[in-house]
Amino acid sequence: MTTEPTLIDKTFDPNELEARWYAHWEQSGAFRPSRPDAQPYTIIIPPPNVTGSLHIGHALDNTLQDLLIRYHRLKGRDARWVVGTDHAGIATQMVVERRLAEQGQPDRKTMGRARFLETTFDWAKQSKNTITGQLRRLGASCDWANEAFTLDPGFNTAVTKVFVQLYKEGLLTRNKRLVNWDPEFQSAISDLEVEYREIDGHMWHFRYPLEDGSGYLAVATTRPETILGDGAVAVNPDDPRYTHLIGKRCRLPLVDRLIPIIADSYVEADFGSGAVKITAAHDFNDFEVYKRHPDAGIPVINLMNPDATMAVTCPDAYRGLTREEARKKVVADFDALGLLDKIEPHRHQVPYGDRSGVVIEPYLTDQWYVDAHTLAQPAIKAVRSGQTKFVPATWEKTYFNWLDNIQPWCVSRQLWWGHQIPAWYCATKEATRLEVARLAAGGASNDVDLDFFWSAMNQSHVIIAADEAGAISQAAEYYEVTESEISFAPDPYDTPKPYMLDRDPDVLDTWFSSALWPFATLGWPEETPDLARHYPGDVLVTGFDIIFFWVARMMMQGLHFKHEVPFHTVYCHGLVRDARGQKMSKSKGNTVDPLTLIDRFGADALRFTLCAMESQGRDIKLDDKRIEGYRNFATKLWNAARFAQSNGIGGQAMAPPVATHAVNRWIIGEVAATVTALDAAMVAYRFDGFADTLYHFVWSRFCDWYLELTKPLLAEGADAGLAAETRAVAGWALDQILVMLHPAMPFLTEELWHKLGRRPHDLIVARWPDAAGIPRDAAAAAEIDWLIGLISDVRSARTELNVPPSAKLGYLVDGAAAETLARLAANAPAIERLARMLPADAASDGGRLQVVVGEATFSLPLAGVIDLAAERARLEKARAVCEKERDSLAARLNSPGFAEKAKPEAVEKARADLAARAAEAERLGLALARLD
RNA sequence: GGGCGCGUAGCUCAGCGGUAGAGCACUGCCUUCACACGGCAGGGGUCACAGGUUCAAACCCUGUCGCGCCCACCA
Repeated sequence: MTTEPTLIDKTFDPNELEARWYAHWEQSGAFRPSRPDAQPYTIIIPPPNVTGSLHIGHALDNTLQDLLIRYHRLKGRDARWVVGTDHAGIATQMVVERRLAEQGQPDRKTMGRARFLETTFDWAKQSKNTITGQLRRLGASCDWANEAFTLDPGFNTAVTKVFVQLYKEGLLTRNKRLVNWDPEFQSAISDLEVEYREIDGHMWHFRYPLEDGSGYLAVATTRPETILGDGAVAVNPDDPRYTHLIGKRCRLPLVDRLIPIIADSYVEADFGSGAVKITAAHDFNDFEVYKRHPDAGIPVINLMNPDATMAVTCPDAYRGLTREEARKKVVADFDALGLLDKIEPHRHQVPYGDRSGVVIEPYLTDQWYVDAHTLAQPAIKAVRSGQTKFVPATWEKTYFNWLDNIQPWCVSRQLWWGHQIPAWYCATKEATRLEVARLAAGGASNDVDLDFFWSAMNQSHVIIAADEAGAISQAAEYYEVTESEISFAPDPYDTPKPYMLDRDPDVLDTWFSSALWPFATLGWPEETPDLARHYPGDVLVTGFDIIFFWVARMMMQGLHFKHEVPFHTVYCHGLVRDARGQKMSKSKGNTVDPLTLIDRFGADALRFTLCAMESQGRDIKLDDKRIEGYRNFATKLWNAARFAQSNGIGGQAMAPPVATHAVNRWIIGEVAATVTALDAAMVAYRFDGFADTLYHFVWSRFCDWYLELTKPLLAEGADAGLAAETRAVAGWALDQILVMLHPAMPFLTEELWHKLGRRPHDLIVARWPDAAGIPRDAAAAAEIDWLIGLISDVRSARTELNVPPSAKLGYLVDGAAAETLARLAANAPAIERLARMLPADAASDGGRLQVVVGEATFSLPLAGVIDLAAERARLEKARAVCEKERDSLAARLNSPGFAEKAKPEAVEKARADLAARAAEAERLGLALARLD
């Protein structure tokens, strides 16, 4: 937009200009990669869940990504921020089901799968709009032209291909084993979705009668309801109390079943009663014990229905009860039989579903498992070898610890919202042959072995294919019939039938598809130019809480399918907490909507705050006061630009102007130092350092000193040449500020960029300054440092002696070197303005203020009465400070070993400092003497 | 039971081997021609504690105490 510069408004209204610039950038294609000759810079967004809206944690995550993207775009890289959203299986299905219930609509099962998916897609679309709107408000410069969604058809192609290939490679299998079952969702969930809560519960001790009637065996448990499924009692083989019972049997009360007493070292003799009931179908440990004792004849009895009510496998009296009711009844029934030994309070951990919040039930089911152990090995190696680095590096330990102990990954979910598993089941050939024979025999059943038939039916044949056509062709091949004889079952929940394919009704874990995000978003499995150019990406920015869920799995899948790591750096930021340090959560009601903060303070202020508070390895306690402070910072810059504009400053060339005056040469060098510091901060991912450097340069250096020091140079009647030079330098420096600040505060800076000059291009695509190309003048720096010191010291002295701020004082200087006299002359107007003092001819009576700066002593005679006592106190205090430093330096220099062992430059510096301090102390002493 | 992190000014946090820093808050002064969402000046810290290494420690090592988080099958 090459608009004519217009006057900068007196008030700064962030919201108006934010909307305007965002729309412009997006429409102008600034977010698209557009530099085919440049090195690409790629970030893939952690796709937000389409469960509603973004919270402040997303604002942090995306601010940091936008900072990196905008910075590298300015550095000339071909920046691409791949954006999109995640369908978030369980979470989204839960939200939609809840909404249906709230609105009194038919539930999911009544609606049927197709209509439910339609409804959920609608919700996802709505949520996506909310989310992408929020990202735009934040200023995220994403490549919207290629927005992805993990449930897109293209994504489904990738997911299916991965599934089929892993299956063919033997890395994905269907197994019957215990899973973490969520009775609320009636689905398996992964280990990572289980959270353990400390519960004040009970330990019940029950008596199991021994088979031979010789007594009882006391068994302790926290879960009495599972007694109904006990298959054995285990004791420690070395426990003298029980060794004589090993191999015998006891009678399980309530069920009246004889179960073996077995020995297993897993049992700890000194815990509970030393005897553990073994319920293989409802406890992970017990299942392991069961597997270790294949010859003990331990039954595996699944006690519950999918909703965790007691199933038909339980005695009549318990069927249909909830787990909780069954527990009470078991305890009561044992008590009635006189077999309840004791109840003791017991604090222990209970598994809960992190989404549903209900108690998880270990449950025996058939599920699909990925051989995570095999996939993990290259992922471990890639980080060990440094191909991918974590920042901060401490997270690598977390990553290794998890991958080193990784368990098979259960990827199937009994949900509807997600990628349906590309598996079809049909009756085995054996079963089919029998069925055909049975039909041929007129349907009579006595000709065939029905038991074998049913077991063969239950072990149905599995077909894995990319699509239905593939499934049909495989089935035809399997049965050795023509494809036309194969059909699909009308109801996927039916028992498998011959020649009839049942598609697995389950869907895949959301993270199964999220793991493919770095390449499936770029067109994979097609080898597209996008994929070639943007995989691997540069950096992944995410919260440490999803290292297991997501980062590790992207590493595994990326390495397996693309043979390359998906990104070279993983930047892990902390959690955003509230001002009191509490974790934000909807249930606590302390969540913050980023849009509210943007409305109040502006997106730039919010972004800058998050940037400034992001120090590595620490959570962020977000306080409104902090955002307010950075809003003020934005206003400060706005006003500085307004001042510049009113002085004819702005719109200069990108190369630093030639300058003669020290203050101009100084600020040019200060810009160079700032660029260097910012580059270093970015390389090190020190976002706090980046923000801090900008804040202090803009406010403390540029506004407080440079603009103030140059005011006399721009004043009416000043040297025209110097004024022109100063306008050029000020305009250039301000431009550099806009560029450097742009990644953190894109809206404000783009607005000022155009207000301050007629520009050939937008700021978003400007060039980041090259520190090496900017001259740094040490002499000018020394001079201005001296000048700032002088003005500061004089101001302090004046304030402490209560000299009215407006009073202009004359001064005499004593002991000044020629260089100092030259500096005084060269900077006289600035000194007069800022220190409010000017050279005087002779001291007047009535006392004087004395200020020691370096080798020179300034005397400011006061026309009126000076408080001699106050002045003495001030000088004495200054001298004391000076002497203390002097003595400490002397002590260091005199301490044994310092001169020999310390670095030579440290010794030299200490010597120089000592000399300066000693001289200053002496001068202060002289000044004190003069007071008398 | 393992692992990680944190304890620095009233608050939130930088600093991680050479004389204690920032922002906010606080105090005083200033309606000075960009800005009171401002300017100037200032007060405030035995850097959790105890040992050790070092010429030198907030910073490195060991231990203690206090917080927080993650992982783990004690029924």
